[in-house]
Amino acid sequence: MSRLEPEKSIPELTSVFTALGDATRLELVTRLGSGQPRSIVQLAEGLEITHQGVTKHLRVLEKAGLVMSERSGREKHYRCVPEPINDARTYLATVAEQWDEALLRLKNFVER
Amino acid sequence: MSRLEPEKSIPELTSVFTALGDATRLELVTRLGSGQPRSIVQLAEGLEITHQGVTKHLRVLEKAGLVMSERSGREKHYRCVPEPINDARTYLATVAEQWDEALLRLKNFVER
DNA sequence: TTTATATCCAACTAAATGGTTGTATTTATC
DNA sequence: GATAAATACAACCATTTAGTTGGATATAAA
Repeated sequence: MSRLEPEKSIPELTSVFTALGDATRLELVTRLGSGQPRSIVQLAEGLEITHQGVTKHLRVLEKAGLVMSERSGREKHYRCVPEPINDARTYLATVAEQWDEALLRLKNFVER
Repeated sequence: MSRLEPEKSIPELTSVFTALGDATRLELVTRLGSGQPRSIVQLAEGLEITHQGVTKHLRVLEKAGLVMSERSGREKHYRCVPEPINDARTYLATVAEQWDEALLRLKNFVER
């Protein structure tokens, strides 16, 4: 597990977490993990919202840095970008560590 | 890194990510990692919003399962609960793995 | 017992969010 | 060239969200 990465800024982190805080977007995220870059129609397949709705969700993901898009003819292909996910993982690892320590201190304190 | 944990439900995950998708709540999360349980006023110290505002944020964190609260006299003490954080970490680890594989497949495909 | 402190409840506001529809533009296909 | 497909843009709507204020309630301190 890589550490020593430069602390990501809070706004960047919150936008990543916000992007992940929606069921449709989580679905898109997993779809993008299972293959080649996909077009909007492909990504929208089976979802119960309009293509425009999916487009909006993809823009949220893109603004958070989680995906990239590239035009190819009349379609736009989205692909995953792993860095922000790893930044989020790093952050959560830090928090988890802090919390474990805090709970340990608390336990020791109670047992004093 | 632990796996084999029961897949967390999507709604639970999204509520955790949504809870983390706000700068004030991230601040509260780190404050709760550095010590004993803290009251609302203590947690609100230095933040530029009202106590009520902080209370609302704490409720979001509590609904997501990230914190617990306990009354003690006239104050209410909040403490961290690490499980949801670890569920989120597990999920992100899975996504990161999928994405790495997807990008590897893509690289091999391009170099065919 | 009065006063101060900590929290809660309810109502309200402004802005953001998730979603839709309609129309336009570009690119394929027949 | 005509038609179909994929996306883009803009406006709109309903709901949620982040925040406030004001007043009530309970507990602690003077």
